[in-house]
Amino acid sequence: MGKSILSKKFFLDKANTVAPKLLGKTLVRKVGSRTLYLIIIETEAYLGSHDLASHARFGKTKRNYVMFKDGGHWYVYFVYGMHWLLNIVTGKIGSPSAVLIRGGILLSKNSRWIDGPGKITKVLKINGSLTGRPSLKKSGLWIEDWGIRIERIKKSPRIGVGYSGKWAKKLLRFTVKDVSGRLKRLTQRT
DNA sequence: GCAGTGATCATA
DNA sequence: ATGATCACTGCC
Repeated sequence: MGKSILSKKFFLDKANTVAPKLLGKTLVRKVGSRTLYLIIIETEAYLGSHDLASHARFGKTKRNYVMFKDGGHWYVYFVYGMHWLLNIVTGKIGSPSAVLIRGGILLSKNSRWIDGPGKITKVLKINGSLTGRPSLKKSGLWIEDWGIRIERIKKSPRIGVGYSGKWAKKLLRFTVKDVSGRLKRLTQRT
């Protein structure tokens, strides 16, 4: 079973298709001489300008212009005066959609569960300098497929979008069931 | 439960 | 220029 980098094609689909497919994929972050690995276990899809929970609802702005690019670019933005949030743009050029990466398992000799999008960027040392860059090795941040199979995926409403009316209720948050079991196995592997 | 923190967007 | 809001976190 090889470890292949996800190609641009993977991200050209709709955000609600890409988001569950990202579960079990590995986010790879190279910073200096260190390489960090995070198995993605929680994502959310943001669909387009009609999605009233999405930044795309404002049309194209200085912040969100990256969402209008074709799939496979990073969209990183700053919220609440403190936190960077990491998204991967999805879809064809001009369709402003993206997937927010919200949770994962950080691999180390004591692998741990990182639950929350602001914590992910903190541990992986990600900030706005990556926004607009492609998901490729040369960017220092990319996604690989290690052949990890996710059998059971839970769908639930997205977090923190209560202002968006009916869009707050849509099941666009995707999580891996039995995360603690996976964590245990990954920890024992070392 | 809610304070912290500052960019962003709407309004003007 | 101003003010409300925010795809959050950590501590009460």
